[in-house]
Amino acid sequence: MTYQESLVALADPTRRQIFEALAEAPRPVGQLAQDMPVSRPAVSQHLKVLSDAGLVTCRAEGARRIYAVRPEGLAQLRTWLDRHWSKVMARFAEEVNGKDGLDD
Amino acid sequence: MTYQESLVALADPTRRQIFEALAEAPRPVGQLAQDMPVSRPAVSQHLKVLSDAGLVTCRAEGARRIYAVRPEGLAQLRTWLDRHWSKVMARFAEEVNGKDGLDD
DNA sequence: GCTTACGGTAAGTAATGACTTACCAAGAAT
DNA sequence: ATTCTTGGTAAGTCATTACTTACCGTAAGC
Repeated sequence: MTYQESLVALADPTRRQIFEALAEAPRPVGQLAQDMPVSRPAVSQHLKVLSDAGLVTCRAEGARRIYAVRPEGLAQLRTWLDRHWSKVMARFAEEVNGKDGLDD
Repeated sequence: MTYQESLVALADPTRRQIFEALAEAPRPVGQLAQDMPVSRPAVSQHLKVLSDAGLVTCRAEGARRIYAVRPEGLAQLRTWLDRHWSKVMARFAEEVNGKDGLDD
């Protein structure tokens, strides 16, 4: 549920592939596994990581578990990125302007 | 130099700490290592990963190597995130609006 | 010149993590 | 009721990786 977990979760290529598939459309585990180069249990394990990070949710539909992306998860990561983005851009502007030449 | 590398680079807590320190202000390696719970060589290795990912650059200043964040690196990650953000939000809107009830 | 500060690289180690197969529980179908 | 589907969990394995110490090159200071 933190941006740290989101970064770890999305750093793995397989997990990113799963996440991107879910961003297209919600899917059950089995269908995800079919399109993936790894076994179904592996997909389940990845889904747990994504779920713990708050990036996906799961709704039961009979025996099927339909996974879907969770906007708030991405939002948190976005917030973190934007905070640093601002910081970096401010610093960059200083650099360009010459840091002591305050006005243009 | 890709968003994938950026994600891997920023997924590690120590590396994130280094990156965030550099986002505050450019620093030489030794100074970074002082504020860090790991050895100087470890910091060097992390800086290599961050550098390969395009997230930081290095300018030599005598014997010192001053590292600084590289805006373009973050920009790439931001672009990727925003692409998916849009996708996720579009999907979320569909969900809320009821997907077949097209207008409100 | 020699010595000290700075930092990258090498080699080895210990922990993490991504994957597999085997197994088990719960719902659907006949 | 039993059989088949769906998917989570357990246990074990192999690869990756984050870390350490030791070492080497280069610049600065005396």
